[in-house]
Amino acid sequence: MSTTEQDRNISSSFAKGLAVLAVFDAATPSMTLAEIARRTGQDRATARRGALTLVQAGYLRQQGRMLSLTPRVLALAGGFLQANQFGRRVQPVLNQHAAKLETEVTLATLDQGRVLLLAQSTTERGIVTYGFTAGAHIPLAHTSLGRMLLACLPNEDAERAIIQADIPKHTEQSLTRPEAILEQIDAARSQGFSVTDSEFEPGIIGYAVPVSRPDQTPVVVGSSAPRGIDAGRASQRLLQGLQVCAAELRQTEAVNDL
Amino acid sequence: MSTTEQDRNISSSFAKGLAVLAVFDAATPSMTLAEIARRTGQDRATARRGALTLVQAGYLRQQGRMLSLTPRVLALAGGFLQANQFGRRVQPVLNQHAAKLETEVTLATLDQGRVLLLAQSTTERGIVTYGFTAGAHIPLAHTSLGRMLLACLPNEDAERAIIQADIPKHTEQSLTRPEAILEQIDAARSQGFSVTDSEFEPGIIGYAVPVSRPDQTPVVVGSSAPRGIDAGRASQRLLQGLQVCAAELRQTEAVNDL
DNA sequence: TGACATAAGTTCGATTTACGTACTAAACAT
DNA sequence: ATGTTTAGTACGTAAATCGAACTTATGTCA
Repeated sequence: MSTTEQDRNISSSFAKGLAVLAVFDAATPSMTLAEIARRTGQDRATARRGALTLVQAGYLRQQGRMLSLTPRVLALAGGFLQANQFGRRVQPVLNQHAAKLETEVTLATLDQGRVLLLAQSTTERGIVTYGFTAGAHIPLAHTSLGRMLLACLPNEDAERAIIQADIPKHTEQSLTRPEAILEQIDAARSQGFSVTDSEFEPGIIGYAVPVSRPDQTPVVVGSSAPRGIDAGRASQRLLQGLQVCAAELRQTEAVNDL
Repeated sequence: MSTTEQDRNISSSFAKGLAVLAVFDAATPSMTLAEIARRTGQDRATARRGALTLVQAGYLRQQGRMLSLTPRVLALAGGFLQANQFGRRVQPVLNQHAAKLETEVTLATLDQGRVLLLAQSTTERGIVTYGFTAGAHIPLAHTSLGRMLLACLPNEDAERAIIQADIPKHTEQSLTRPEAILEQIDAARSQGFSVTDSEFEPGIIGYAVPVSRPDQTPVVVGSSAPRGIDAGRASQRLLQGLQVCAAELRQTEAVNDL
């Protein structure tokens, strides 16, 4: 008879606790209890129980009044990475193409209205971009990876995602009108690749092509590089290289239906 | 009056749910509900609530009756990796030394009586070993990484860890007597490095040196390579290279007190 | 086909657990 | 010294979890 109709199959305490764990991201690597409570929208006492449970389980660490993630969270990801043979099948492919194309190559999928980086080639040289790693989130609207991912979806889903996303102006070149972005996504869908220029990081051109087959979970590979002199020829070469990389990844069967 | 005195600061439902998430590892990448219940030791109904909550939160995926991890678990690890600047500071160092030494280089720490791989250099060539990735667990007793990690601990802690660990005979060469293994750990402690030969993977020699300073959380770097002809000279070169690598990692301050 | 084994879904009352308010105390900043 | 943010504690109540028992579905072997 109460207003709160509760699904008996779902453990609400558990869901709240997970929200506490998920609130630790790149922007806020360590937080106080009060901050956790605020960001999760939970009562302070509730957030405290969740956080202390995570400390006891070894996923959070308490130093003074600050809480931060422990390496143990990596073990959770390890299950996924090993199940899909990222070490053996995916990473070597990315590295080979990265070396050949002399850029970084990134594998990504959709997650919660953002791009989730799944794997990143690592070259011998330092890292060009922000130093994103697997598990990092980047925006959908202003990256080649994001637009290509949206282009893998039915039109209406892509529209919904863009409308719901907030569109900050990362750089001077960032497109801000949703219609303009959707046009780019349409173009990516028909062309089979997407390119963005300085819309997220100034001076960086990003490329992306699809890996997933239609009706699978969208997965894409991309690369970003500083805008060079001979951008046209470089584009051709990069896009062709990425297409080959995507084809090889499809053959590994490792990234099918993530 | 009941026998179970319960800490009001800990959410037991949450802890049980976390146990469900943690049960997905390399050995069992996808499981049925009944299997989860068995492996967590939880009641079937309890395990079911936990698993369904994880599905709703997007960390598990249900295909038929099998449950498996989704890429979203990577986002949890992403928080840790970005907080400690693995992409910018750690990975480039590992890659550089891997290229120079022509092996793989692995960064690892202790977790739950096993070695937890934190990061792995990736060369352009394929991967030599099993294809372990960050987040993977390998045994303490028979790997150079594990012995070096234990050598970072006080003697009594190392002894306790070895006694509690089960010591399977992975290869013909695997040491089985706890005393013999502890001797090796002592040697590693006084020498400042550890070497194992074919005790985990046949024909592979592993090397490891400490990264963490005394009284910090143990962290080590290591590398493994097939046993070559000129093992002696190669050892010298590898160990020196790893020492330099460890020193550089210390300077980054990224892996201090994980 | 039938019998058996394993897995999944459902129900429900008793009990435990988590909730959140209210209060105290400590740390910090102005 | 004063206001502000944060943490820890306590506890009555409301709500969620527990787990046993049962039913249904799926798959397996003779």
